[in-house]
Amino acid sequence: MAATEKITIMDIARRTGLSKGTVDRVLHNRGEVSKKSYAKVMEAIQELGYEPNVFASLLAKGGKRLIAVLIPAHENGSFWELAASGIDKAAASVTTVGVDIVHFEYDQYDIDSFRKVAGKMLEARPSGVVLAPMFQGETESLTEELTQRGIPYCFIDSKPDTNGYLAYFGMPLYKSGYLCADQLTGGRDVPSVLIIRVRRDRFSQSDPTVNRRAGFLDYMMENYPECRIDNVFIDPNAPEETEAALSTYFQTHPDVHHVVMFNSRIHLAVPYLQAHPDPQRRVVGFDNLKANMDALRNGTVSVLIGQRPDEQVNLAIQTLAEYAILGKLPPRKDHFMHMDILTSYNVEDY
Amino acid sequence: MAATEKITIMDIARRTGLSKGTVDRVLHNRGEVSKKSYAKVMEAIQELGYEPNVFASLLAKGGKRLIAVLIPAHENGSFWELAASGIDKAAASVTTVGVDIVHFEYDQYDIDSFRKVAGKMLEARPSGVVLAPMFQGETESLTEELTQRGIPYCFIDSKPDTNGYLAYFGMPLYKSGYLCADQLTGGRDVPSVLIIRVRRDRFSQSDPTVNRRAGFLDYMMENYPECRIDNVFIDPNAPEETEAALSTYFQTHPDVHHVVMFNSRIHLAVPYLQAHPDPQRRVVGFDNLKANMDALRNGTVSVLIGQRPDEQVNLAIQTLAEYAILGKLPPRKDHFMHMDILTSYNVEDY
DNA sequence: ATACTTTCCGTTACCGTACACGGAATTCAA
DNA sequence: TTGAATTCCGTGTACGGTAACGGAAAGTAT
Repeated sequence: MAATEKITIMDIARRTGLSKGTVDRVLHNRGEVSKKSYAKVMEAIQELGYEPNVFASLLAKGGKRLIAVLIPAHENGSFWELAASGIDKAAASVTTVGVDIVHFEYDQYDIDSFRKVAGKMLEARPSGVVLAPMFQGETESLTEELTQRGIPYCFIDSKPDTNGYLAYFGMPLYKSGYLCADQLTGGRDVPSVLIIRVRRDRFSQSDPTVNRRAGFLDYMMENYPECRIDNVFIDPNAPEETEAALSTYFQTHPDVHHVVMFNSRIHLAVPYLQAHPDPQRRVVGFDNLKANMDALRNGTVSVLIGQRPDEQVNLAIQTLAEYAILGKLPPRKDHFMHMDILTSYNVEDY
Repeated sequence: MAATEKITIMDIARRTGLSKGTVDRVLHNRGEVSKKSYAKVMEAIQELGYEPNVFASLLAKGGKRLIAVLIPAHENGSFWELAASGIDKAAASVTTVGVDIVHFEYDQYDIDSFRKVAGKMLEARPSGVVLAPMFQGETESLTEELTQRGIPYCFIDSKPDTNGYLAYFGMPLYKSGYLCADQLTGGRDVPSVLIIRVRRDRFSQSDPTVNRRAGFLDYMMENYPECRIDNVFIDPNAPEETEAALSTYFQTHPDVHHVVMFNSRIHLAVPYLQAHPDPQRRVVGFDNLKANMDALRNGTVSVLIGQRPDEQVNLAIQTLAEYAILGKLPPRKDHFMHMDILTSYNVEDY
């Protein structure tokens, strides 16, 4: 095995009768080479099957590359905290190969903070950027800027309808609504379902939950068209109000045993649900936040659908690093991650 | 960021008034250094926080490292085929950093073939080995040999009660039986369950299914002690016999709607089950073999519990590579992988 | 033909580490 | 004290590639 002696830049220099300087110039096509020499070198590269020695290259180039991660600030116990945790994991494995990671955070409810932070990020002159698209327009102008500067970028979580990105890692949203419905109903007819929703402000943010809800409703429509579907809106910043809203609802609808929420905030409903147990109840939510997993353990939540946000950023970073260091393109652009079904019996090793 | 100029071997040479040769000697402690010099160098390394440049080191060392993977031969559509597929994935990412992978296969029912192949493997002088322990005694003597030669090794799938391995990647077996029971019953009382088992030959192989069965039975005992549990044995090499066995069983037990199998062969039961549908039936099996996933899609199997064998070997290889190249130890030895719950609604992106 | 550009290309000095080699310093025996 | 054996250490080169520098060859204008 590994019979073929590694052939070097010098080999093709000798083969073509040129010097390694010239060979290097065509390899990085930085001009100053005649067409004839260029062709000869290319041919020799082809025939000898030359592959550059990464180590030598990196050593000679010197310095460190930088990858920037631009995601919403992670308040404690939020979805983005999970994503942020993937940064450290990735950092550990790429720093040893000369890549540093900088983490930029912005307020996901403040478009100005996004602008500012994006600007700072650009100043750092990264060789790659990991992005979670929140504000449509701003994301677009940022990616344009990146393209101009020749900086590759990856999307995580969700992605806009553009095309210039290097790769995308996320969950198939519509399908996740389907899966969610199946887990909630257990494949059996269900008379009624309560959807708990969060009141959004008018920012035109990308909202993953609309696709999920669409998938969910389609599943219900197709399988249990008779099922009544109620909606209750809550305010994430007013726990008492949430409690009141749920209380009011369940007083008038004691017959509803199926509860679902399409964002990562099912934990907001847990205090009420736990205080008012219902043996027939089934609750499904999304994302493996600490609070959600605790609710899974204590039985308040039946199933959680997870998407490994940490893996998403980890993969995005790896992909960017490989591209920045080795120039290696990922096998495909879009990576739809597996949707993990979490129950109290398999949370522990998650 | 990244302010500190990278300090090199020369820096500590200057700092100590010694030469880089001496510094190098203490770094690789290959002797021929006086105690005094040794101490001085160590101190300087400490103070300056010297970290070797991996690229330069690898470049200077030259040559390729080799990682061997030693797992049972993968007949088409078998569990080990899944594992083998992880090899290519890993290979792609490590060859670029100068690591080659050799794949050794043996007949998992023939201990002699294991001996032979293990011998061949050693001859290849790998810098790391990925092992799936099948034959207890043989595994032990192999690992001893590896330890003597200073070759690190990782276990996947299952692991013996030894301690010299670098890392282990596998599923928590006992727990997976628990999870399996919960998915089978759906958390509701069930009057009776059929376990389909494969008759084993007398080889003292490590058998993951015994732990799974134990977990399963404990769950049933704890939750539904009244449940009757039947066993039917089949022969993987005689499909007609399997069909006959199931047919006989279900003729006398038409009331049994819950079927489970603890190894990856649930697909063996699929022909019968599919030919004799039962709307109330629930079937749970293990591992994402192509045939199993197809059964999931067509509704014959309700749930599959997956453990990503490809990821297991991939991670094992990565770990070994990092250790062999960078000398980096994994953060912990035992990696219990998440148990994936697969249904027809989330198979596609698996 | 001369001077002046361009276009090409070879030379050379690194990058940071590994390791062989040979020599200086020290120790030991006689 | 001298020679040999040890112990310790510095020098030099290789590893494969990058990129600045400067000069030769070819082309252009006068």
